[in-house]
Amino acid sequence: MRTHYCGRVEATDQTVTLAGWVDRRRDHGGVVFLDVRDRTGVVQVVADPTVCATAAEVRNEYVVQVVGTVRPRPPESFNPKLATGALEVVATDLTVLNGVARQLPFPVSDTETVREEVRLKHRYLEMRGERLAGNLRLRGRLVQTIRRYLEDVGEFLEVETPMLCRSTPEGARDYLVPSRVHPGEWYALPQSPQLFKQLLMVGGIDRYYQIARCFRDEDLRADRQPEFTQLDMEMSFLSLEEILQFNEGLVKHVFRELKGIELPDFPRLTYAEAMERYGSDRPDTRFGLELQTVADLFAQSTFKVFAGAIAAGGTVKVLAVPGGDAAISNTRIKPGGDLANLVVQYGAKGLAYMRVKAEGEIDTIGALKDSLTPEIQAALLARTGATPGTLLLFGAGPKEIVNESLGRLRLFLGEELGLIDRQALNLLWVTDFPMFAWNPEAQRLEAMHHPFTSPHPDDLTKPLTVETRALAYDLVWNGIELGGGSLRIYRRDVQEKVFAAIGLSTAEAQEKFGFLLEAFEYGTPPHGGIAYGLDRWAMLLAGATSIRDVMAFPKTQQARDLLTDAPSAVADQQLRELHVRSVKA
RNA sequence: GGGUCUGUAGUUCAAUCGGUUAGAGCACCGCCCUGUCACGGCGGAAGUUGCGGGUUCGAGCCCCGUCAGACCCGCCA
Repeated sequence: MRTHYCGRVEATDQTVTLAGWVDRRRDHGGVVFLDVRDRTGVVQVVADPTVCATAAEVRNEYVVQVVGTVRPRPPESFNPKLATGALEVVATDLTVLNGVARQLPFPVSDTETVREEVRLKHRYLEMRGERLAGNLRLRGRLVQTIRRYLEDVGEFLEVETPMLCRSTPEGARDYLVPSRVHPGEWYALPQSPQLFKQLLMVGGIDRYYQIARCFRDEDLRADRQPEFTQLDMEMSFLSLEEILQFNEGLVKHVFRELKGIELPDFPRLTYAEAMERYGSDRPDTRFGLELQTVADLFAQSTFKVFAGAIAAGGTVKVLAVPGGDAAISNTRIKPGGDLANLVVQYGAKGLAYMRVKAEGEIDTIGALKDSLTPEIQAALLARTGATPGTLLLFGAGPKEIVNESLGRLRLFLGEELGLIDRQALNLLWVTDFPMFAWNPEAQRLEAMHHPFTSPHPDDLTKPLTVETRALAYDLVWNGIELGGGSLRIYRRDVQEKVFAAIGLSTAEAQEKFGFLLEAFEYGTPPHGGIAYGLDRWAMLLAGATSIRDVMAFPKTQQARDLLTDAPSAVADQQLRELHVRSVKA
């Protein structure tokens, strides 16, 4: 049907047969130019309507077959925008393989401005355009590069794990699948292959990976879809350090291959340090504007908001915004202002501010100004490095709220004030995560990573609390969590202890995870692993702002597929077979 | 569950303070054109202003509800 790809015609005087879509038609009456496009690119076809009568009939996006001769273009009509711009194909025969019966919903060559809703309904058309096609190609190359590295360098084995799984407690809401064979019983789609990959280690696979589809029935975001893809890995007999080193090698390899970039060694931050300095466990280190603690300066302050917060066991921290005095008005900081609203969203009561004027003079609200002694004022300026023109924004209250709200404010201001270096690629490890977080609603501890994460051995002799450290780590890229993993528990007694700590009774643990506990009794190797959000990885490499842009058929924020209109109602008969009845009227 | 924003021709947008027959670019259709490449010229067709209700002499515009989409909070071990 074809002898050459459009983007690869080279030799002149050669007879070629091309097949593809009409990207654009320029009809001059006596001569017709057709840009014919396939997956490799575009080449200009010149057709004489007296030779090829069909040339006058074809329209954009018709599927055509062209037989013709390659020849150099006249030098004055080279097209430098096309890779094939020095050549053209003189058609001797032009066949319409398939026409276009109705008006296209949008021009395929320019989808930039078209509403996403429209593009999703006709995703197959958007794919003909370079933007989405290029992203899908990049994603394909990412997966290919990862596979080669893991298999050739790491001797990993790709193993598939089940999609129909047992529902387990903890974590996200499961997608459930009713069993026809077992009335009233359900499978769950995997949130991740976590338990299976650990069992593969018990089985001696030693080094496993999988490009694994995962499902979580939670609300969507720009970087969260109900089904998404993880690069999932697990390895036995490696220390935490060895796992980090190997993975750093993998990530560096991907950047080298796909971007031609040689990344420096990844810095490491502990969780505590990340929270302290950036108010986030996935700090964006492309700019400074770090959080600074000034609680010691205000412990005895007459300013009750600060002193009260400290007395209640909280803290006072500050963002020193250079040039912020001129850039940010009081209206934005005071209650109802956008900056105040931002921190309120994260639980803060509000923002306090000081404006550093000439000679270090400070402009602020009366109560705060009155509380300042010359010593405190000097110490404050020295610590924050504030100079005239600096705006100091204070958060006071419980440490977690101060960190998070100022951390978010930091990101917002970094963006607004243009502090972020768009060229930067800041990859770093965050280590020493806490094992547990307190869940106030459930009134119990829950696993911060997951309950199969190994607590730090030094903390195992003590009771398990929020103070317990975990052997867990995250890889952060420009403030986005790219992957995370841990060393795992491989002893039954430790696993039982962790289950007990998160309020899982012995009976429940046995019922839900008996198979795992039993497996741990048959000689389980020390092991650990990591899982990367492959969609996010592809998104960041593509410079996209949503993982939808690197997925062929993504869902909307309401988890709907606009192309096939899933989900949909099903026939009563199907429900009966599955022993399911709808409770909807 | 909540907040913010969006919805007008196939598409991207416009439409003064609520006031005539809702306009424009691109796309589409027809005719013309032999060197274009975002070809050009002339002409044409194309609208339940997402949907339903209300206020008004009069609603694309105001109000209420609803549907759909985007971003975010909650949620996402």
